[in-house]
Amino acid sequence: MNKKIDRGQATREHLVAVATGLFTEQGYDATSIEAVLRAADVSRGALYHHFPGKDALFAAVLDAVYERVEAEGARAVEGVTEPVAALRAACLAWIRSTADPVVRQVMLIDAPAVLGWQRWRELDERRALGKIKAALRRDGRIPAARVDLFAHVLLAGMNEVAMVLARAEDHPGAAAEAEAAAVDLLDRLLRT
Amino acid sequence: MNKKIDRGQATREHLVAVATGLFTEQGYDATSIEAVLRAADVSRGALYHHFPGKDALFAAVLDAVYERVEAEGARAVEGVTEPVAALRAACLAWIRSTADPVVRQVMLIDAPAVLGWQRWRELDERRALGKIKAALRRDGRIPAARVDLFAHVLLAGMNEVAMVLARAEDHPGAAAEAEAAAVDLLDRLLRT
DNA sequence: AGTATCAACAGACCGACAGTCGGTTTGTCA
DNA sequence: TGACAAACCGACTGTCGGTCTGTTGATACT
Repeated sequence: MNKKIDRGQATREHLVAVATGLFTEQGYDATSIEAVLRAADVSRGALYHHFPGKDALFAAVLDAVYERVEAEGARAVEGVTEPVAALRAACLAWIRSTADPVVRQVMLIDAPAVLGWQRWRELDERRALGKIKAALRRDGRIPAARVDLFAHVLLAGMNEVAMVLARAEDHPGAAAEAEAAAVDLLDRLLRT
Repeated sequence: MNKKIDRGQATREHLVAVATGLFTEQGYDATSIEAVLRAADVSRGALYHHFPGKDALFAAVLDAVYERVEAEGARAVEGVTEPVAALRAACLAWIRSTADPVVRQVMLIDAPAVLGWQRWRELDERRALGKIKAALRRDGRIPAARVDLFAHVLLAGMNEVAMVLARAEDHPGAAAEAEAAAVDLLDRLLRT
């Protein structure tokens, strides 16, 4: 049971890779299953064998992207013990991650629409949002009852910064300004 | 040319009203044109005479909702001259507006997906976002170069608060806490 | 009054698309 | 070697957004 499983895995991963490219270039809605099939040179039956539907294919793509972004975030935080410093490092890493069009289109634009806001945030809960909440709680400057809401606002704020940055013309300068603004924002939010 | 024009206007408004209901209940994607036609008892030809497509119908719905929300905001700000106080009042009015499921589903969930993030924010630019920027500039506590980004973050943050509030079980208590948090947030952002 | 005009409406029709289903191939293992 | 099941195939279906060729009836004009 190895050649068979390997082949299946390969097909699945190939589909995810091809779909990632198409979803990024054209967006979820404008990408037809047909187009993925053609680009991947895979049959309809094969795709629907691995994924129950188009949204499941998208979920797999999203998961892979999230994994990568999270790894970058983890690397940025590595060794930083002070919660606010870690938060700051993570925010900067996030802004840098969003330079990648894949991240912007898949994670920020299509994900909430395809999964729905609720499921989108639940995914975040298990990834970024959970860590933000933990850091804020450890820091203690935000009243415990307000940590949840502030974590949400911080997450949404950083996403917004990323989106504004994505539309900016002058990229190197805008990125520097966005990072400075993010740090400023964090400082203001956490002032006692 | 009056009976004809009146009839057309009535049909158009009826379609917008019916579509508003369906879009709110089921979301944009899950609402078929067919369903709108049936619910409104209007023919396909009539709908496509008034709207070039499904997204245009949605845009009309969104516009009507926005108009209403903006009016509520304007009423809340009425007579308040100090920019930060006006901002605070507007934020609270916005949070109260989002108690309406129409506002949440149409303005916060479907609008960015249907119009695209860019056009969504351009709409905001002419409505809420523009006013936030003006208020921040008039206040002067935020450096001029950073006003734009901070206005975006404030807008996104308030939208997030609204969405979190929407999913909360205990509504009256959650609403009070959300409003307090919004005020707290604004204070922190604007402290020098 | 007769008629030309045009906005408003009607509904049959079309292409595209997501998803289904009854088969076929092929590696694995008893 | 033959039973089994995972992997794959592709014709087919239902639905949906959008188009197109009319028809109707109020209004403007002579």
